[in-house]
Amino acid sequence: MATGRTHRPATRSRGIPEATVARLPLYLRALTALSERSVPTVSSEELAAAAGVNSAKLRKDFSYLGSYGTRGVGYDVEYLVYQISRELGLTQDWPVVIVGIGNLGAALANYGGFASRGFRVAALIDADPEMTGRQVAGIPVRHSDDLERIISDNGVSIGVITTPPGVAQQVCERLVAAGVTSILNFAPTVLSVPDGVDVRKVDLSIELQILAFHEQRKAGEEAAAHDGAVPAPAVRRADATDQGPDGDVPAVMPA
Amino acid sequence: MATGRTHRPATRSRGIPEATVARLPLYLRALTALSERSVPTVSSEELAAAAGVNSAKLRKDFSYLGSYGTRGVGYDVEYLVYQISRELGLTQDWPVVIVGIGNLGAALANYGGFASRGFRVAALIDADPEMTGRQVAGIPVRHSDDLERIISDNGVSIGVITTPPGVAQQVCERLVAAGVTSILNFAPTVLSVPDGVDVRKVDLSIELQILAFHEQRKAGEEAAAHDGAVPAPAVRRADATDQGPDGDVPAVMPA
DNA sequence: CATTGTGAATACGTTCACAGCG
DNA sequence: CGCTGTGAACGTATTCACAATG
Repeated sequence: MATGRTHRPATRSRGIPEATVARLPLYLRALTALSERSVPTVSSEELAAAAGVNSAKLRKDFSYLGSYGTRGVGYDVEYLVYQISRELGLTQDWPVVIVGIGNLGAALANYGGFASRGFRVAALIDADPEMTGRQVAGIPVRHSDDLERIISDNGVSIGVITTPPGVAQQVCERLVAAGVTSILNFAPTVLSVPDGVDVRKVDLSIELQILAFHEQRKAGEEAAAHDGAVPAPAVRRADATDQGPDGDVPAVMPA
Repeated sequence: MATGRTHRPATRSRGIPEATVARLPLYLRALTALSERSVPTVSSEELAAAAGVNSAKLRKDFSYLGSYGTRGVGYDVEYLVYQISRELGLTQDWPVVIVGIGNLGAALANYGGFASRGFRVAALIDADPEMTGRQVAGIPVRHSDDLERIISDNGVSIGVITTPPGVAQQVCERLVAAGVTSILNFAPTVLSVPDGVDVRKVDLSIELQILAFHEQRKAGEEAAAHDGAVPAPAVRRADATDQGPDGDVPAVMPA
């Protein structure tokens, strides 16, 4: 669920497994909440419950970072907040650009979760001259002609793509050429990037489709309709006779 | 990366592995694009490239669905579109509600990817009386007092939460009590749900944090700073002497 | 004979269960 | 004594490589 292409060997990043990295922000959020309530220490059991994982997993995860706990006591909240922040690289400031200021881009610009964790929206960029000059979330929208300049002037290495799918690859290429090496892609497109560039994607319709799959399964459970469970070891039929309703082919994601 | 809590045994869903389910929408999208270009058949190699995975994985994935290919030829595009759609439950209509019509909720309401794949936005719901009566994406916003009625009148089983984190759990409970059994959560909160309810979450700031982690690693690569690579088999140090800058503790995600 | 479908091999991730330790 | 830290066991996912086959 990470790099769109050009996989690096995945778990090579100084030993910390990808799965663990993906959970660190979760722990960090739970710890930050505890920190605000001035809770001094927390056990793996409590923290795991707050983060929605099990405690063995949490302890294993922390063991990759080092031995930051105290046996018989638990973890020092403040210390752990710092260690995880540092591990994630959040003790430094990350300027990001958001390209494509439609509904979603505007939502992201307004999203408080960015600013509060080391991320600073350096610029909003859009191709529409109508948008240029307007402000979104107090940040002026700049024209995409200036993309390269904005990237280099601000030392931006992380870009967020919220454009329509048709232009996402092209925007991606310009970002990369200008020096961006990490991309968060919201457009429903597979991006091709050179080696050394990381892409993560967030795909709203995919998430819903996964839910639909499980939902369907639940529904079929009590009723166990017609073609419910296929006999496991039998050869599955491949006849095209039960094609159902019709061959309707909806339009491609319109953005 | 799926259910917030109350994990069902994960891969128990009639043999199809979770990892495969998560990729089916990707294949479906690639196939739909081919279908629109009237491409009749496609090889695992070509389709894999279009979906951004490798061909062995794709073939393995398809093998869980059945033997839908033809050796020496490839896969029939239309047929495969239908089979995957059916497997994902997209041949039926899924009414969904979106609760919390802020920037993000509005963005989702406008998102074309929903309507085009079996999902129908049955209602937009917000707690703010100011919003009620207004229209977003041509759909009237209704007040959250009517939540239960809306759910049951429309037979909604999938809910999308785009509220501020403070009310997400409470909204979740009302949705579940009213009959919703699948939830897509955009609020940065761990939701507790009873058994039988699926939760998937999309967390924007987590994705950025994961990118920052890798970005940081890249930066440290050429310079190989002070505590670069820890000697693998050696005991990792746990001394608190290298705490760095200071113990700054940033604020919690403000929404 | 190009391409699928799949066992076998490998890599990765999670959970168990308990020794080690403050 | 309670809780961490971690080897060992287990389960899941990916990749390899090739026999089966339209």
